[in-house]
Amino acid sequence: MEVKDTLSSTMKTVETREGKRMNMFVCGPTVQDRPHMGHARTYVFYDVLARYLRYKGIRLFYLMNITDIEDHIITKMQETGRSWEDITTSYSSEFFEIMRRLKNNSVNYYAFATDYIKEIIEQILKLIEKGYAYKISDGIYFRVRKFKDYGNLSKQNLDELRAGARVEVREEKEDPLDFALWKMKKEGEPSWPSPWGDGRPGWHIEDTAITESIFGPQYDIHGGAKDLIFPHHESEIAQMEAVSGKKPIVRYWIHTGHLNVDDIKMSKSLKNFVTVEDALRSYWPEAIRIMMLSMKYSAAVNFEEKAAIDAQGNAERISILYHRVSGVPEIRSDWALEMTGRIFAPLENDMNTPEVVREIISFVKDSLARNKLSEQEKGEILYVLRQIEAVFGIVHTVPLPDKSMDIILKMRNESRKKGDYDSADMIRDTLKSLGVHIEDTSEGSYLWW
RNA sequence: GGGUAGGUGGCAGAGCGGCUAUGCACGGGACUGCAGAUCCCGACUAUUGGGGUUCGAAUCCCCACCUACCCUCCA
Repeated sequence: MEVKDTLSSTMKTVETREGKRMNMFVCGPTVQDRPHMGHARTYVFYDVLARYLRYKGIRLFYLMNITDIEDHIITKMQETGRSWEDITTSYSSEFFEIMRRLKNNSVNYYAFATDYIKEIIEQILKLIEKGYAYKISDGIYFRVRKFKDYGNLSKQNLDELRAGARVEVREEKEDPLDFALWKMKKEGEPSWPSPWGDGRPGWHIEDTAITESIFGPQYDIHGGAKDLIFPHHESEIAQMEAVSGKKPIVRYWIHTGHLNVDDIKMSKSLKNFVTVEDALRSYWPEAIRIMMLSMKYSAAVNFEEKAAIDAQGNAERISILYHRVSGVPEIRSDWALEMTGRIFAPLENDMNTPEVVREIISFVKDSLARNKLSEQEKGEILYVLRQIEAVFGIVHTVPLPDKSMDIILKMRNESRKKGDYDSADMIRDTLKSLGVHIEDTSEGSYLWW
């Protein structure tokens, strides 16, 4: 399997470490607001990546951080008057709930930044000791110029960065590029004790403290959206490699593109912020996953209602097939294995999920077109669908809410036999309003939902 | 201004020098009590523009234009 690595700008073959193990870290959210569709895009992608690596037999540990202390959270406190605990608890709970509803279930461990204050302080102490960090009145800063690889990931030239910098320069800093490792407490801000006084960690140091304490100084895959390349991931490289003296910190850097809405960047000020919860009111989680996976992960893409409607249609078709074949034992035949292999093959080429979605839709349509499925055929199709579900999570398999539906279905078919179509249609319409669809075929009537 | 990716039919997206995928959406028909699912047919007759290399280019080279993202808020 090959992936596009941001640092080298080349395709790299994914190789596991001993014991087929891999460690993956993906930047999680700052819990200061509600999850939106951009988050959904990123986290659905990494979820599928994790599922696929495991499907291939790799023993993957998937770690995600939760930034629960950061400037934005403090701004939110000031704007709303809510406490730090209140804000971070409620938004992190909401994030986990959204992840669950989107079927993003592959994360092994969520690490909260504030649970790693001790490790953060230890890293800063090492950086000071090695001459990579210095103290000024409002905090501890990283000496960027001392780390000569700074800029390699984002392909930025430091001198041009400086020319384009539009932040106000703090005179005390040795260089405008230097970034904060520790920020001294200001009135009303949450803080933790440190050797330099009460304060809070800078944004970048959280992640390296977490990954070092869980993975060690080097690990395999680091993911996140493209906007994090600079300065966030750049700074992570500098911090960790400066602390440990070992490089590279990460073997494969993978970055996802942004999601725009109706050609405009999603932003709160433009009010085109689509929350995941809103989307889930209109579309199945499986549909949202299909929509996200229909686009190349690395490209910037546009979210349009039409794409969501298409995806919902495909999700429903998959569900129809699933409900037609479920109920028989799955059969892992040569045909089923070959079909599964063909469907997943494009993932080997830098996670080409759009190809896979097309393959899946073709498979589903072909299967639906085959009338009179034998038990054997149903079992084989079921096997393939289960593999698709394992990796993509796009098969709507929630259990039927009420077993009495079967009786209602029988009653309706009695009505149809008698030619009482008004009653039959009334039953169908009523069930539909409950989210349960009836599909009459020459083989009999099926339900799907 | 600097950097990184790109520009293929309505949308998504293959093609990696010659045989112009594919999926969805769209139009017509079949089947069905109707709907859905499915099938058949059709239309889209696409490769940002301009040069060049070549017997031959969406595919290679040059120029221009355009788009997205980054240049210390951001998944």
